[in-house]
Amino acid sequence: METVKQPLQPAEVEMVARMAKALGHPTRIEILVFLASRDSCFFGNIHDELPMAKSTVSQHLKELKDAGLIQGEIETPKVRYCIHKENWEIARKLFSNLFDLFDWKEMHC
Amino acid sequence: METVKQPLQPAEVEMVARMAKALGHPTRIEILVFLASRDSCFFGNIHDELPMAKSTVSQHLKELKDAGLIQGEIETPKVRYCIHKENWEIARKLFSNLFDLFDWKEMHC
DNA sequence: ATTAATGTTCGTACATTTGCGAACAATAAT
DNA sequence: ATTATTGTTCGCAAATGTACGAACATTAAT
Repeated sequence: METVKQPLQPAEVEMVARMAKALGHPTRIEILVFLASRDSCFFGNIHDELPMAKSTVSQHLKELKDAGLIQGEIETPKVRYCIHKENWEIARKLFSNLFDLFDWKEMHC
Repeated sequence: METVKQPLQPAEVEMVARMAKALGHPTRIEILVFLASRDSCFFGNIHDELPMAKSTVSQHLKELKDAGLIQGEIETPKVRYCIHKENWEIARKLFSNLFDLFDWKEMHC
């Protein structure tokens, strides 16, 4: 079976850019690394790890959530944050396709 | 041989965020897709594809270049742009590590 | 010396992002 | 009812990003 290089479709371009933008801040990468390192991740745990105001942490979490990369659920009075597994896999594939774009390309500079 | 999950090092966190940020705009993704689709990519070719002023295109190219993802070389009077293969592979690995972070993780929400 | 071709840089305007503390909301405990 | 706990939202300020046209730089051609 042949592998055909698929260019990213317009909707995929938008989505990968959207997700990349959400990943485009060190604090948000830190949050993801931290989420991956723990079983239980309440907001407070995340906030404790980061040298910034809770309102700022909350905003970064909101950006990750709006991009679909994480999810949060209320466990009154706390909020538990987790990776959004399904969208994370979608993101993995989108970025994989992106990085494969140049695999069979000869260079001219 | 065992595979040990390596958390991203601080310098890697910065770098992946830096690169993600550069990828975080649809136009810049379009530029990369276009670069991948052609053998020869002069500035003019890229500009012709995009519905925006050349100064804007030039800025987007500068962002990609500053992030190390592409390179440009002058072929007077034109400028040829290409992927930066070496850094592109570095980026691929950084993002791959990022997306692998949650591979062995059970969900709690 | 002028003119043409190709891009970059500059100056400006507007929008978005980042960060903070204060105020607020929701629930639980007293 | 009050108070305590946990996060979110609001309002603000500063910084950064996006886009444009004009001006500029470089080289080639006339």
